[in-house]
Amino acid sequence: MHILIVEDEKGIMDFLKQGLEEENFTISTATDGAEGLKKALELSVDLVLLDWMLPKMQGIDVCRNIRLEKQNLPIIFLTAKDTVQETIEGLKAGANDYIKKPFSFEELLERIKIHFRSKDEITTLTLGNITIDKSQYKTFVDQKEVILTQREFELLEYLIKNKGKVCTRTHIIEDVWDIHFDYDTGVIDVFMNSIRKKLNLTKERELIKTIRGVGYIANEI
Amino acid sequence: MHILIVEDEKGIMDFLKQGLEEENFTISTATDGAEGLKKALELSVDLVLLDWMLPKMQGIDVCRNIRLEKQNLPIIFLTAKDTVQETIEGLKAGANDYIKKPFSFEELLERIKIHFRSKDEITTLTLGNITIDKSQYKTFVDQKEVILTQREFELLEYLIKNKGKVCTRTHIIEDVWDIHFDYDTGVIDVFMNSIRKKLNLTKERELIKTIRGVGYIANEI
DNA sequence: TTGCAGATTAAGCAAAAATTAAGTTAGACT
DNA sequence: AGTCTAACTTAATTTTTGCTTAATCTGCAA
Repeated sequence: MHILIVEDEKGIMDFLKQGLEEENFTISTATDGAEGLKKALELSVDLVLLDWMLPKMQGIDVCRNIRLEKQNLPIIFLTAKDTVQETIEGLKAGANDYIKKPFSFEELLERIKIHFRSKDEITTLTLGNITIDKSQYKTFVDQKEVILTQREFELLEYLIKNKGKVCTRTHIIEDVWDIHFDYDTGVIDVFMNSIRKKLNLTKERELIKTIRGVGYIANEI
Repeated sequence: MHILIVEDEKGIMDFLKQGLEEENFTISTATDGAEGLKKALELSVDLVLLDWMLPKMQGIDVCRNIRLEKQNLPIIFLTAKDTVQETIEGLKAGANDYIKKPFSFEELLERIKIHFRSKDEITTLTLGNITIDKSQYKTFVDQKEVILTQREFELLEYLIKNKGKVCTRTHIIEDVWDIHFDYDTGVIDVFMNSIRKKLNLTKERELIKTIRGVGYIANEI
């Protein structure tokens, strides 16, 4: 995971950089607002730690500009001042979190982890009474294990990850089968069929719905 | 969006409930930990505001238990104490955010919005009490789902996108059916009919008007 | 009142999806 | 290596869905 630190005080920068590197994050740095913005947009950064007071461009403006381009990049403000008004301003500008100096490194670390939590660390996903465990490649219906093959598992995982969103056939073939050209056999149907059978999904318990002409969608009932 | 507030002090509860209802959130409440946990798991909640000190079960245990079942449900702690250690504990237990009492309502609101930011928006369109969600291919009338076929959905989407503008038959056939030559069967009429029926559009609730000799227009009343 | 545009309805039909079975491949075991 | 088995893919068949057509009905306007 790649973190960009934008901070002009060398002491704090070194402290952060060293601490986070020890936690196995990849670190990039910038010491003024303009440079920070540039790097945030150009590098493939996963999270930004952003000082409030910066040379060249205020932190809040950097934040706003990042948001214009990257809507999902988490931004955490580091601020010396602690006025409520500033906090609110920062959040409105698109920051995801806010931490007051002096802060404990441990707290910062936890807050950083929050933003990565959803990404990949969670190994179990659920859909209704179905639970899948990525780390063990196991599937359960009402706590009872059901044996799925690898493809079946991957397809189910994909649907659950995108719970509530329609998965088009094209996307499924691309993301689950990794086929990047026009492709149409009945593979998806066949797997969908066997998943439904194994998981006991009937017309009444329709956790996976077919969207005719489009694809499929997983949904709690 | 549905928020569950778990808080035992009546004053704070009322303050939160009222304030958030004014912002058009749907609110459920619980006054002790056990009840809070139960509701968090049973109701279709989108976010939890969780007090730290609670009767029956401490907030942090409620948090841990929610996390076991629902990995993606955002939890914000409300806490009177402000020790760093507690904050860290809360975050480790799976909370997504942490706000210290007394807090400004505005800050709380911003923090809540952060968690909804990525979610919906953009994909939903509305016309009166009708809402359509493109990402789910779903249609709601007064929050209750109505099943439309794909063509019906596309036609409705087209009308809502052009809300307030007249859609001529020619344009509809071109843009929705993708037919680029002179064409006249009753297809549009047939679909308009079934849409109106499914959405309960009567002469009185005429969200979609017929412009005789021209086409149709969608309009809030 | 008559004619025309639109609304309504029902039926035929074609496309999509579900299902089943058979063929193919890859990995495990002897 | 050869055989066996499990998993994946393809293909063929059946079922379902919903789009379209066409025929009829309704109501407004000349």
